[in-house]
Amino acid sequence: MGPTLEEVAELAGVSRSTVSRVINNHPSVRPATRERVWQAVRQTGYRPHAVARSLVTNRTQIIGMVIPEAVARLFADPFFPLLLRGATETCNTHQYHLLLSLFDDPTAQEEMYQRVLRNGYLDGVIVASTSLDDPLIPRMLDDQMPFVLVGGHPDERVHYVDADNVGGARMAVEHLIRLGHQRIATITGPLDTLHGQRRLEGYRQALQAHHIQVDENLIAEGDFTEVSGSTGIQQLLPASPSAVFVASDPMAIGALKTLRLMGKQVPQDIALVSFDDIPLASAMEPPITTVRQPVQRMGALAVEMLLNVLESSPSENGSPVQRIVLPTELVVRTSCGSD
Amino acid sequence: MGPTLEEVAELAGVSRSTVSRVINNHPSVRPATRERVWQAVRQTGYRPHAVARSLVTNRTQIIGMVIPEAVARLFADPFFPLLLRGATETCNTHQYHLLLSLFDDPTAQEEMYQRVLRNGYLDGVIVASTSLDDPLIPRMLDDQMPFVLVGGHPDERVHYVDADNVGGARMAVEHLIRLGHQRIATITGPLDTLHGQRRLEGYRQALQAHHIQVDENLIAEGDFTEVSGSTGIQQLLPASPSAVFVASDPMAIGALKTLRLMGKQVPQDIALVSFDDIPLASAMEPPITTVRQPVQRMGALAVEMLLNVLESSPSENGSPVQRIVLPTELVVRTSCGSD
DNA sequence: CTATTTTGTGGGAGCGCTCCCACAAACCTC
DNA sequence: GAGGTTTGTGGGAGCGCTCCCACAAAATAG
Repeated sequence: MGPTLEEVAELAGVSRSTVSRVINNHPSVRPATRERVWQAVRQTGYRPHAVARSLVTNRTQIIGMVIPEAVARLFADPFFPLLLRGATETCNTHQYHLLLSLFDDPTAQEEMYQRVLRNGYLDGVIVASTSLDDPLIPRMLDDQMPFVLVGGHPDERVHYVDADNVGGARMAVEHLIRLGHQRIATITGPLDTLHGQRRLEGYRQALQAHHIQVDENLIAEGDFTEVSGSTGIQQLLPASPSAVFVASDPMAIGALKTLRLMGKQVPQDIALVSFDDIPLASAMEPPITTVRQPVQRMGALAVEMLLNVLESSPSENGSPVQRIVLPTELVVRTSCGSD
Repeated sequence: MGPTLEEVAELAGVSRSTVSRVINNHPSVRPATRERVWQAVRQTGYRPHAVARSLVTNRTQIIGMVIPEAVARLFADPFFPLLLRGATETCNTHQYHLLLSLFDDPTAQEEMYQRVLRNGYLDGVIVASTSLDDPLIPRMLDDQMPFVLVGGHPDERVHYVDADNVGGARMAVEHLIRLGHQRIATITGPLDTLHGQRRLEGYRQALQAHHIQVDENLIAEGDFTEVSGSTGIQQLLPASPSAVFVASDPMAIGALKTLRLMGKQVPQDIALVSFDDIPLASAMEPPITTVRQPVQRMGALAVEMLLNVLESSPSENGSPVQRIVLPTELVVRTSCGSD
């Protein structure tokens, strides 16, 4: 164990309190004393004991990052590392720490909740939740645990940062329309996730905005996996679409492979636009046109937002609900048969 | 704030101490009392306050995961998420928590060290360090901070878990030899990293074991990036190798693309074997034969090992140095022109 | 030059817990 | 049934810090 405040105080010939004041930049310390204390601090190599400090301040400077199964599984997808990267960067600049909780086993969720979230170690939490009815969220609201969601939520009390899934999907489909397509199919994400729903919504909006009838035969529900992209495209082909908007890159890859097997040319026989921009998307043959979301920025903003919430939280009633929806970007490659 | 020990004690009609004993499974509590206490605990929804507990036990149940720049940058490479996944799983089963420290800025390393590692929040640390002379390591040894390295280190005091880089590389090259190649080139990793060195060592060993002269003209130093794979292969081509062992998948991808541009066929004109098995490797045209390391298991074992070290650490002199080198696996695809 | 404010510093209390020692009650043993 | 041991329980101390209040010294005012 390192030296304590008291030892530093003795060396500097002052009291515990004064050293504490110096460490915490309290103004009311004479400059000479201040300097003497800093010297003693340097000499002893003193570091404040975070745990002891936390016990009295009730703040740990640690925020949790909770990533439930569904998200964590997408390992080919750098969503999770990018989110983490954005979050840690912001944490670093604000002298906060990030405690990571991945959990695979949804049955262990309650135990997890008790152990991780209610153990007093966390000042607040970032939740990367995809499922609409994640039981974690009402739980945290009830417990008054400050948290920010990455991904959008209907409950009006939750702070969140999200990508503009509707806008991104609409942009993708409008691109296809602009290229002259009229029979545009879609393979959706799971419709019990918000972004699954939203991307479908964007698809619908784009068609409606261009007075194209939405044909339910041109809609296949997937689950974001490669396999479901493959089955999805097979399901859609009889309706003979000239283009397809696929709601995630892994599904697009599945679809692409299946189309190749069936002897269909992309984009000649069927154009394809997707969503996510994972590295594989650009490496496929043909490279996939896709919608990119600013994942890293989302992580950074989520932390920023949480720190705001924590800031204003003591003043009862919490802060006003914060929500940010970030724009997405269409990355045009070859699979859409663009100009 | 939740209820305290004292409040639970009052409700159960016992003392603080007895409740503490029940919570911590001390044997010397009468079953009847024990039951009464548990009931009070349930009734109040009591949760022990981790911070307060830590202050006296000097244990936080938190371990740090330190990932310096070099590793974190490899985002196309799922090394980092897989490692994290393995580590968190083991943490979960042992009721430990994982605090993540990514740092990009090597200049901030010392500040980081002070802030994260010496703040008293961590019981121990997992370091995913690649660089041979990472200043972190002597620092931690000096400070007696318990840590386990992911990646191998020459200092005889460090515990580590590593993949068998030498064996993996040898296996890859021997596969090429078995296919009849004699002029086998290599693009190495940066030779100031241990695994860069080791993979080169494996290459050398394979050749020597088969009495093939090592030709320094067939060795190009890369830095694990795609670009360096591209320049590496250009540098090697004049020496007309019939096969090349590339020390990482990203470099292999760079080499592959360059070869394609130059009109060379893989594996007909030149066979290629690589190292890492990132998802892109299997998606390339042709799919890349590569050496896979058990990254997730490495993460899990590193935690396991650290917990062992923590266990035995109080008993002075620390535990005996623990080291595990895990075997790698050759994933044969098309780029080597295999059977 | 005394009365009042300001400024700087010290020390006590207490955050919620664990650990140790004290001690009462129950259990032996002969 | 007196002595000794065991078993279960209570309370004090203290982990290292922050925060508050008290108070001495310095600065200001009248």
